[in-house]
Amino acid sequence: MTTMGYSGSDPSATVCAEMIEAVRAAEDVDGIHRVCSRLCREVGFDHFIYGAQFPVSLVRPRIVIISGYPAEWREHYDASGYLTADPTVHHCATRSTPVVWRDLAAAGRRRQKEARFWGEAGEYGLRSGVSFPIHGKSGEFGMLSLASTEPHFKMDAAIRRVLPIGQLLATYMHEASRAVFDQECLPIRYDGLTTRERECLLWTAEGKTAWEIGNILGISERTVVFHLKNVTEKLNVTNRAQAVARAVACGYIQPRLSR
Amino acid sequence: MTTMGYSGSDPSATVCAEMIEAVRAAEDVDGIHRVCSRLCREVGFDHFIYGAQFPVSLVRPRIVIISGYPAEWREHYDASGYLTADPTVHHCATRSTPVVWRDLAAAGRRRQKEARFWGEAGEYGLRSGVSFPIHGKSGEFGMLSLASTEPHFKMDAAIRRVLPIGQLLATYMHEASRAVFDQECLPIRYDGLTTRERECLLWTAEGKTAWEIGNILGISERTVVFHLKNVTEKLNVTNRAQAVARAVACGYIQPRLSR
DNA sequence: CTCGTAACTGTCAGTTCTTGCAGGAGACGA
DNA sequence: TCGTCTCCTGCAAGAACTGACAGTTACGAG
Repeated sequence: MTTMGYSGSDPSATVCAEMIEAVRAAEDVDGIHRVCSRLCREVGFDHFIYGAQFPVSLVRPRIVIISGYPAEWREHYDASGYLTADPTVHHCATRSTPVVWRDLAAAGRRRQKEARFWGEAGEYGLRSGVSFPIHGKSGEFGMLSLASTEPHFKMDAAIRRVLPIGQLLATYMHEASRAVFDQECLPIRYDGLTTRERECLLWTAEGKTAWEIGNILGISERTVVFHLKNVTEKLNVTNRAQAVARAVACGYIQPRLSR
Repeated sequence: MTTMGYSGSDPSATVCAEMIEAVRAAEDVDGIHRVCSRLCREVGFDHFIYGAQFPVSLVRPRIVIISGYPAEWREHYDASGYLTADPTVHHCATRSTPVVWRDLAAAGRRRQKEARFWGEAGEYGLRSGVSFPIHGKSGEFGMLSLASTEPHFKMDAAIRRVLPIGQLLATYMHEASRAVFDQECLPIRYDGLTTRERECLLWTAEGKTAWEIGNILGISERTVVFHLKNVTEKLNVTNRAQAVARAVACGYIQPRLSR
């Protein structure tokens, strides 16, 4: 096989490039919605939905939904508390690979709530589809789903074809929605910690006491306390546990592969 | 445009399906290496490298490297401390979208260390390429890079073509390496926390004291302490800060979209 | 009905954290 | 040279956490 095996007219490459440009250019939620809506049609699906949660607060994370799903289904979904039963959400929350609904439906046939979930989804016009997970560096989590009113066996080829481009597009959608989102809550994303502060915080996250950290870093316990006090002020939190939670969730401390 | 715009002989779809099967079937690091090596050749690149870090410990994360890079370059890379200067690592650590090296090289032309980095990479046979980031739910972070000895302008088309399949494959590689990795340190990934324990931990991560959490949950301060004590034992950590760090890093507390 | 588990509550002693106060040394840019 | 920033240090009081002992209640599985 040669490098040129792919060359010539590969239609998906063109569509792909166009879509990426479109998503990149989108400046607000509506823009993303339009692009995704178009993609959905062009690759032969009927509905799409993109959802993401940003761990601004661990107890009340910020949720973003860009929906091309039937409104009635979404209402029913929420009312039935399907978020915790939906196997596509479970898959996407725990893995990084896309998942074809057919595979999940087959595996979950025996669980009652799950079986009912698939049955009712079908009644609302969601009979087959595929979901793409996206995880971000700050622990934010999103997923893009494409659905069809056609049954599984009719969509097989379309789903296989959409796998690569779908996953790629999901990453761009995620970045786009993050950019839009970041405009709203930038202050929380700034750390501005000094090296020493980050070191102290890191060892705190490892369960060390101030005294122990002092020994490790060769400074006095008092100085460690001083640095950690500055950390809690900079991150605008009330104690070390919350500082650690925020720093880990936002990726401030995760030994620096980045600059 | 119709759904069938893609149908017929789309060579990348076939390659894609084959590769995914191969990665899925890979049972160890060598297996992943073989598959990736083959992909690399088939899509017209000369070198590949996959790296991932698993936040088992925040201070000393576990690093996994599956390398198809020239050994000399890797040695020089480590010796020069390029991990912190490498703009591809920086991009992948902070974003979810793939990045074409040409774009980064253009942006970083003015920074000294970065300019030297690109120059030396070229001398070792890495003149153009593309990198795909993968983030996982537990904060683990990986990246797959494909590189060529050819200059940017000659690889343009190949890079554009490999974008979708590369990103998809990166997710499967990540899952595969995670599966291999999980075999080694499964105990740390098990939480087994009860609902109440997770609730208490969650509020702790929000900076609440035991007394406050007791008020929030309508139970006594003593009971909260009791639950948190159980949490530190189950997670095998020494205090609440470390429990929070581990729970956030491993995704135990991030209000449950999952079951 | 027994067993295991989750959830809940109490007291007490010792350790650690949090927050005030006050101050010094060195690096760096305006 | 001055101001700012980072890093460092001491003391002290009160709040919060940790660990150990000793229980009760509720519920489902076997």
